[in-house]
Amino acid sequence: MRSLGHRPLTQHAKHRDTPRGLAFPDEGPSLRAVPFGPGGGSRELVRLLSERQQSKLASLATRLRLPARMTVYREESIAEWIFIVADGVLKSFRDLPSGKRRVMAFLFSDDIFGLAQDGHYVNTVQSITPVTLYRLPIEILLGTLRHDPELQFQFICKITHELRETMQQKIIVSRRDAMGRLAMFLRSLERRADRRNGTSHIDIPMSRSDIASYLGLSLEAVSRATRRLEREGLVQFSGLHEARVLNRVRFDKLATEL
Amino acid sequence: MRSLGHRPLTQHAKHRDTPRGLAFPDEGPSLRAVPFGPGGGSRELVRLLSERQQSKLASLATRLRLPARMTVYREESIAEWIFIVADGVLKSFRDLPSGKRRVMAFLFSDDIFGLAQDGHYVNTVQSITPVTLYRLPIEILLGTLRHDPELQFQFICKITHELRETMQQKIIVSRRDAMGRLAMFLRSLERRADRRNGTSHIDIPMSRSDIASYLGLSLEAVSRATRRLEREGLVQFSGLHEARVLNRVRFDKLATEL
DNA sequence: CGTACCGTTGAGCAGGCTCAACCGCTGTGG
DNA sequence: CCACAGCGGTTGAGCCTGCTCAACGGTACG
Repeated sequence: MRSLGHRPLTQHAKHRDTPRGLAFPDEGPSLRAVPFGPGGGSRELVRLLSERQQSKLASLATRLRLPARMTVYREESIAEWIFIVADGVLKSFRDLPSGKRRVMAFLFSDDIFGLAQDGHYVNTVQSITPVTLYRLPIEILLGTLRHDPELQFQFICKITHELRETMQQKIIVSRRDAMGRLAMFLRSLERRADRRNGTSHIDIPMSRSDIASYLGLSLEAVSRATRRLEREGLVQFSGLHEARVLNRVRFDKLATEL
Repeated sequence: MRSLGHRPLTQHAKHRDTPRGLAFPDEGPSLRAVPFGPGGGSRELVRLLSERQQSKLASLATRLRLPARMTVYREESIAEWIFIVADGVLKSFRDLPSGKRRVMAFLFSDDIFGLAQDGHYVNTVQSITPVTLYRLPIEILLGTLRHDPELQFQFICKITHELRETMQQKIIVSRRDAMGRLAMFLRSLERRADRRNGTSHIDIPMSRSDIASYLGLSLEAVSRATRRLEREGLVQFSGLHEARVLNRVRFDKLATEL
């Protein structure tokens, strides 16, 4: 089933509809990553695309808006498009035979998704908040990349960045204690949003059970871990979707790869 | 410390020194991956590089031979080269503050490694068996890619493939039971070597403790899991470095993502 | 033949899972 | 307007499995 119809869905009221920190929301697709080369040890996310490259991609792309809880595509279906997130948050997951769900990644602004294997998507992708996406026809995009090595190079940077992130997640998941995993997860959310979010507020767009299946924990374990983080004074949670680090030292110590 | 000196080390006698299944060992660096596009649903590893591309890379590369247990480079050190494995097996790992070691990946023929972040390597890489590597100066390689989009595209395929593999490993690690993790790991080793290895023999070049830190288990848990796989008649182990699946149905059932 | 390294095996402990009940909010229908 | 059902999250009790610590065995090497 193609899932990109415009079935009007109740907007998920919890999440603000305002654009999140895109300085130039209408200038076309954007990618962000930590590049290969030396950048003064900053290890910060950098905008990869020049204006020319953005508008080149924009000329191939369709800009889409989707409400929360929409399926963008399903695992195993034929891959026809590659997507770039302009705004909002999505999850990429796989349902295992046992019925358990493994969230492979959360996708934010300037992330790319839809890279196929053997002509098929490998994961299912759903929006968590309302999102804005750029949708690019895969054949045309690949053709463009083959004729624009500089642009292609930025894609290599981005994909390599995702590879590193996924490895980092593997480290998170390999921890035993739920509290430590959650702390590392929160820190990764924090890093993502650091630029705009001057305060130490962490925005948590996804549900507890999404976090659980991302961290390879049970929903209950996530719940207990959040309570413990709060009880021990490391983190303060305001509602389900916001957190603030109270004791940075102890928090970092916990989140530092055990 | 640069670690590529030719310090003569005792060759690890356990591992045969013969080349492993490289049909054209002298034709230059080679990459293998499952490509994006439809390939008849085979999902098989494909040689990515044309002869021209291989010889182009060969002209940049230095061919190196290293004995087992050699460090190719260390975490955090300045990244000057990218490597392609011609033959042999290596591990890429990170040592955590607690002293625990996390093996991020095992590297086989036609794999690439050394992709830097911010000018520095992110993992340490050591040879497990004697290896043959192609070493390419990173600046020159990147420059070449920027002028050869077709070649660059093959690198995108390869890196994307690694990304998918790493996600798959994340699923493995997120399992709770040691036996299941081990079974999935053995199956991934099996898939790697399938082409040449007509029989169902699985070659296990790495040590138990390497497997443990790859799977996020204790060494003891791996040991017990191998014993149980054997006791229950799923897999037969001949020595430490070889296995054979006896009961394919039950083995696959166990290894199928629970 | 002793030493060292790696793997095996055992005992006890800790932490996460499962099952189950409960809470609070939301959206629905009478 | 209120009662109810549904969903997501919290909390509790008991079980299971992998971890830790520790001792032992087998093989390679000096």
